Amino acid sequence: MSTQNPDPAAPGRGARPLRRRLLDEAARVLAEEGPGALSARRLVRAVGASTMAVYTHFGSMPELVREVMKEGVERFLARVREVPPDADPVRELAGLCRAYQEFARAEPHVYAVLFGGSALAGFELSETDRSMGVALLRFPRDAIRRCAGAGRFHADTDADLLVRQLFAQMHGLAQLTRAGYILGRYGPDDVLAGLLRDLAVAAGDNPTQATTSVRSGLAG
Amino acid sequence: MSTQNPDPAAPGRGARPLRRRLLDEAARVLAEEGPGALSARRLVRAVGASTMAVYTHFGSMPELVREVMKEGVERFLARVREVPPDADPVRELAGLCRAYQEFARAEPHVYAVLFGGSALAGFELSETDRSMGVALLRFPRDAIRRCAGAGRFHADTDADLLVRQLFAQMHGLAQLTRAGYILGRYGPDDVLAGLLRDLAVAAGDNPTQATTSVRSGLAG
DNA sequence: CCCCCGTCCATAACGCCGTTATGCCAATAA
DNA sequence: TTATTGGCATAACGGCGTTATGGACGGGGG
Repeated sequence: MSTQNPDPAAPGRGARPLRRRLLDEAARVLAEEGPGALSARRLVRAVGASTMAVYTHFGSMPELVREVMKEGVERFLARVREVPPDADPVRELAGLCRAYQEFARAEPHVYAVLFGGSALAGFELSETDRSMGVALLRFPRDAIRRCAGAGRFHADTDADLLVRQLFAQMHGLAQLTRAGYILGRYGPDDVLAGLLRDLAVAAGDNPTQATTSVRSGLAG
Repeated sequence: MSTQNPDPAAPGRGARPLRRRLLDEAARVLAEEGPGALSARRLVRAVGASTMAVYTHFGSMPELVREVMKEGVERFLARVREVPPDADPVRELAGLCRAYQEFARAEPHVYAVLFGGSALAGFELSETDRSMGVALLRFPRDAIRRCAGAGRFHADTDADLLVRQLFAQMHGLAQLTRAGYILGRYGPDDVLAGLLRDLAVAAGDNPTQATTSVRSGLAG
């Protein structure tokens, strides 16, 4: 049934296939003008096609959005994977959180759809979409385990619980920052440093050491 | 085509004015079917009016949504105000957080518009809208100050920073819970208890005492 | 008294949206 | 060659927010 054309090489020269041009334009509009500007008619106008192009290649707008989100998750994963291993696991944990916040700030609309429950052109997260998001938690969870293994955190630290707490912290900070709620004397980076320091301290890390590791991991 | 009798159910004398009926219907639809179901045409159909009713009374759909949100904030504030003062300030802080999470679960769509950046019929938060949200932080901030005053938290605790950290935690947990991301071994209440316990411990509270106060404050 | 004006709102339209039935056309398979 | 199939344009449907127009009605001033 799936007629994935195995030969898109037919159009010579740089002619990207229509499907690709629609995806790229969708990502561009989403990034530059936000979810409100994303519509099937606008996309097809931009690539010089008719609305049928969307339905031939994707079936519906929500399915097109799903493809855009899939590529967004890959960029998120790539960012997280690029955080280098570190002899100081608390520092590495802070580096992961820094990558998280950076992605949320670089691609706020993609982030909002993935984790913020933002409805985009009728698209809603599926179970497998969510499981891909949860896969991201593997990295900080392992870092937390290494913190415990290195004696920085209590030996009986529950990494599965702690990583969920961390997830809530990172998501909350990202969303409130974008919504304009982190104002006044302390900015997002101050709150981020405070959250990480307190998480480490509550888990058993020495306060001075925690402060140092977090600060250096966030500066990384 | 439209009937001359706009509302067969309306008592002739003392009928709620059209403006009120539109607001109530909007709140009902938002609560029961979510933002996707909220439209001017649907509202006016439900109350037996024409689309002009929306524009006479509110000016635009976003303005109507703003009124709905204003009433939502009042319900949120009422909930938070009802948390009783407590001789144990850590317990009181947990009670405030419990009220926060309960509102977010009871009115998820209102909550999402207020704090989650969810765009609803073109409505976007204004600066004064945000400042009303920030006013909510007064309650936990004062509780934190009392924690420090009572010797539970370090005397030099920075309540302004800590309340922002708490805000991020509460918001993140509320949103991830609703998005279905808090799964597996630990549920939202476990994460909430962990977050509050760790916040207290990192602020200087005795771990055993913190666990007790938080648990009892959340059971409320 | 009447008229005049302002408020409220119904009608109908505009241009946007997602989606789909239809059918043409080109390339491929037989 | 002919038959089949996949890609896509055309044009339509119903729903959306919004607005120009004008009718109904009520209160205040002549």
